[in-house]
Amino acid sequence: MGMSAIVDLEQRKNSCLWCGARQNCIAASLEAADAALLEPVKRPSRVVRRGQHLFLAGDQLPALYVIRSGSIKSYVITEDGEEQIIGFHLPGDTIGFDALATGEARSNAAALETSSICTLPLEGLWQVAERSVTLRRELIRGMSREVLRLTGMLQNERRTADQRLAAFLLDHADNMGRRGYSTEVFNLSMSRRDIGKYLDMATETVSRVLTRFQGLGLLATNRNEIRLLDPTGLKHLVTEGGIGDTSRAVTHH
Amino acid sequence: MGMSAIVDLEQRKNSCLWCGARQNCIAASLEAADAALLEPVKRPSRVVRRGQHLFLAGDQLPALYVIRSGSIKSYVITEDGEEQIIGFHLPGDTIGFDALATGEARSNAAALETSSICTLPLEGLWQVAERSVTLRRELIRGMSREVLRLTGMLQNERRTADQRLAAFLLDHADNMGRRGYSTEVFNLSMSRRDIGKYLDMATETVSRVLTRFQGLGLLATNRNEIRLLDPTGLKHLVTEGGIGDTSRAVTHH
DNA sequence: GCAAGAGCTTGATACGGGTCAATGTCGGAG
DNA sequence: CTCCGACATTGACCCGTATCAAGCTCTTGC
Repeated sequence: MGMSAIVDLEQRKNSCLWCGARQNCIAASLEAADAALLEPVKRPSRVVRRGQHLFLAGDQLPALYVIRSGSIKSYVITEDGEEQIIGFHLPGDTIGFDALATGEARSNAAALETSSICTLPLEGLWQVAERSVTLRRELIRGMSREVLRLTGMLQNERRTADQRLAAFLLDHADNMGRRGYSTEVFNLSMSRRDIGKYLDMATETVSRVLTRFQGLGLLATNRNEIRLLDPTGLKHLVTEGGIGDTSRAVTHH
Repeated sequence: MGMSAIVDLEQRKNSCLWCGARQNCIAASLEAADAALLEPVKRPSRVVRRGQHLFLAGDQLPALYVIRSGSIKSYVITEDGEEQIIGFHLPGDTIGFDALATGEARSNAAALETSSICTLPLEGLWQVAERSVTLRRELIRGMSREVLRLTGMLQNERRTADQRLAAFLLDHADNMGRRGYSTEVFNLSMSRRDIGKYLDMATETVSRVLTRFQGLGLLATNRNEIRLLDPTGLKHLVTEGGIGDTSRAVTHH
């Protein structure tokens, strides 16, 4: 195993064929011929370390980005200087859709852990899209899914802190499941603070709710590892708004 | 003025040329040739009365809809049966983007007042899109703008009731301005309850805040008519989070 | 013109969760 | 190993806004 092994490694690092996120990626739904068209367009994948930015709000975005491995948070800074997390993105997810209208990114994207990112330059993307019906469809569907995701996020407004966190954990479990991981035990790559900035609650509240859930036997935490012990209970909590109220049967005040 | 006058009226009712929403419509940015392609695709405009629905969540949506006149609210019903308004749409706005991914509407759309709606059947739309670069671009931009709009809505989460309402009024004024109306005096086609369901606050709170704003000389209300007396003050309130604090000058803690 | 109802305003009270503060815990640098 | 800094947990307190409860005011149908 001399030269050829090295070439193989290089190929593995960049080819869609060896990509761990293959099943979820925008390229996955393309027919082989169309995927081949895309191959020369896409740039070698790029590594971003925890805390580093993929792009910043205001950047001219010349590309869409697909996560190959790792996880990314996208966020904006509100007028009052607060960080507002718009979404957590996992392997296969595409980011940069919000820049398509104007060419300028409105959000920031930072890695939550060391991540590998594919770059799809817009220019080439448009060219391929001219020829590929499936790519056009995939782009449209990707954006439409983004609209659905954001619409779903809006529903959090009506929810209590308990419901938000339960819904978040279930959603995350679901995402892990669709990527072939366990839906019961997983690691959160984001901090409590990030979860708070995402769900619009104070870090302290995230912590308190997790503690309470643990006390109710709904889950077990160990640092960033979460083990869902009673997903049904969590689901019930999201839709009904409360458990059998084991802990606080006392009307305080 | 015999027959020809009647034909003219029919044409006015349906042709893009006479549409009051021409400046903002998706078709407006198309080159003449492309717009002509779209003409045979689009169906005669349709009238929806206050309270009537354009479509319901779960419907198979065979089209995008463009508002010709009037106003529409789109909303979802949350798990707990509450109405959650996703957006208010004015002439020129396109709705139905969230159905593009699956073909099924996820939201409901109801008229806030008698409205005239253009229907763009998807089948024909895709066909024209095959041939028109500008239409493809306009569709992408429309969706991207929708993503931006939703992202903006998410920022309301962090705000107080005062800030939300002030931002809402300024945004509405801006929308009216871009359609050639006054930015200072306008009628709200939606009820206080609808505003509440949109901004996630109780009807009573909407009312109270409006009353307070009036007391501060920021605006004047008369039924559904709003007159913005101090837009700068409102803007300041949104970004800074408070007026010169006439009422509650106490620094707490 | 009057009655009925829908929508709006105003007041009193309760409570969810934010903020401030203190302590605990883990991982990495030296 | 030990110290340090970042992150997490726990507690006390209080503010903003929901909720409940009247009363008010238009609009609409008859």
